Amino acid sequence: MSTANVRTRFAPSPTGFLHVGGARTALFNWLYARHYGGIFVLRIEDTDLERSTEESVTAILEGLEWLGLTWDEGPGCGGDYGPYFQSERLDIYKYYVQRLLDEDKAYLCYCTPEELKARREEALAQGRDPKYDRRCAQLTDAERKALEAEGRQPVVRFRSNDVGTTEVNDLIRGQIIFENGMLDDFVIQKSDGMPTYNFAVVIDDHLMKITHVIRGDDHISNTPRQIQVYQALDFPVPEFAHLPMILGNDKTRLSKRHGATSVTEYRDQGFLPKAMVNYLALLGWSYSATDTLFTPEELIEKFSLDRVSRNPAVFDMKKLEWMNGVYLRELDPEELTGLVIPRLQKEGLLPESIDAAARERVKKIAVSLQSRIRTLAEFVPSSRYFFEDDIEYDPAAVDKILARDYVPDMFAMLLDKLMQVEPFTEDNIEQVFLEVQEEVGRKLGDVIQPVRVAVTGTRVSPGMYEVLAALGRPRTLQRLKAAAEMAKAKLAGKD
RNA sequence: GCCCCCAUCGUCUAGCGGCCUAGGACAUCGCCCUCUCACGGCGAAGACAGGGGUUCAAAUCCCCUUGGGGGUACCA
Repeated sequence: MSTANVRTRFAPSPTGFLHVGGARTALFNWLYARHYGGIFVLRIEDTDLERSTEESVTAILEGLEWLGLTWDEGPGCGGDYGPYFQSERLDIYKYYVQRLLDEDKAYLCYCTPEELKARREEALAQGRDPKYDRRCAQLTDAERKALEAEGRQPVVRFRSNDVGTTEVNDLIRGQIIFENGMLDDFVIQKSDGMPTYNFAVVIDDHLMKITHVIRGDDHISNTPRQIQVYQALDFPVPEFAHLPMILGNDKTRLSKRHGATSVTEYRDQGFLPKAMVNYLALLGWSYSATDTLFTPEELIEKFSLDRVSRNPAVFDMKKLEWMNGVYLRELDPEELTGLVIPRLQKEGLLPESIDAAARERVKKIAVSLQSRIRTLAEFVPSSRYFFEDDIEYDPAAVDKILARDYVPDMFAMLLDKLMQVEPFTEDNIEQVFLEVQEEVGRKLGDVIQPVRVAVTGTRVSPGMYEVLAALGRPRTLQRLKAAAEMAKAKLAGKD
């Protein structure tokens, strides 16, 4: 098939949040459509009444929007081939089910789930194939009446072709051949009148003129069934491309116990959509031997299915974090500041409304911390001491670094000089430190580290002069005084 | 059970018969930078699952085994 009028789709079932696996599938479909100037359709597969929820629909749309995976047809934007919720397309499925029934390509089956289950287990126990035994395939009208009189609600089964083979020409894996004898007469319409996945997906993909079905490789085995439905209905068969699965670090299917699996969780943890998209793209796709960083625009330009790998990929949080750090460092100060402020406010570290001066101060702090965080969420704990007066001291740092005998005198000297320096800027602060270092005759680190513990409570922070400048004189002096007392008390205790 | 997919460093991968004493990235380790931590720079360690073929030549092609994953639902 040509790539002239490419139409791809993402068809999630709204039974939870947008999973990273789903997001990756959506991304590949989106990239493929965008690359060829085609159409990306979003369709909601909500035929499972039990598990589908509206909140899930909202969450999925939110997730896609956050990632920037805009759709051309679907919920919220309509399109010529709607409706885009399967639950609103029931008449359409009914019509085609009836057509198959009329053509004797499908039939009513009155077996109950319990009966089927029992027979399946029995077959398995006897070493036989657990496929449906077709006992309802040739029912007479009278038999049907009797069954219905028992109060049985029939399902509709597809009369599958059981001779020969069905071939799937997968764009990623090549030709896959299935023996038709392996297929059984699967259900296409449930007893509640809803279509099943394997049926609805064919009807919709055909009616929505989908040219390329790009989905997870857990659908490979479903493909021959779907192809048979295409054939029974005389629909042209689209192209298929099955993506490798995304696994957890134990190589099993990625799930909650592997950590965050919903994209909104990643958003909340402070990952950037560009980083997420870049990382997801590399899960199963690569461009060259050396390139790994791609903007969405570059991905669109470079994406192709023939560079999609066939092996399953383990989701590597560490690499995602690294990549997020890369994008975080690329943010301009204004942007970073805007991202960080709401998080500080949420933690109560910043008032709801802030003036330009406060914003400027946050910007300085943000820039100081920019190369030291990998997610936006990390910003809050690493910047706390800038916003809170009751700082927490790392006891080990206090013991090892603050409680040194030269510290009280040195702090007194520092206090004296810092009180006078004007203005209280990085350069001037540096001068003070150099003078003090000279006077105490120690290494710079010996004067700075105690100060660091005194003002931040920890032995890790951005450069000391910038921290003090951002902290401001009053707070610096106050913390130095408090720490000097602390050091004295500790030293006295030691004697 | 049966069917299908997959198999290169710990992880993501490059490799599409000779360019491979297998390249890159994350992670790890070391060194440098340095007031700490990051960032950055340099370097190290680290893989073709096993066995048969085919070929002058195989990580690359074929078969088997093993391992992993998926399907076998009135879930999608």
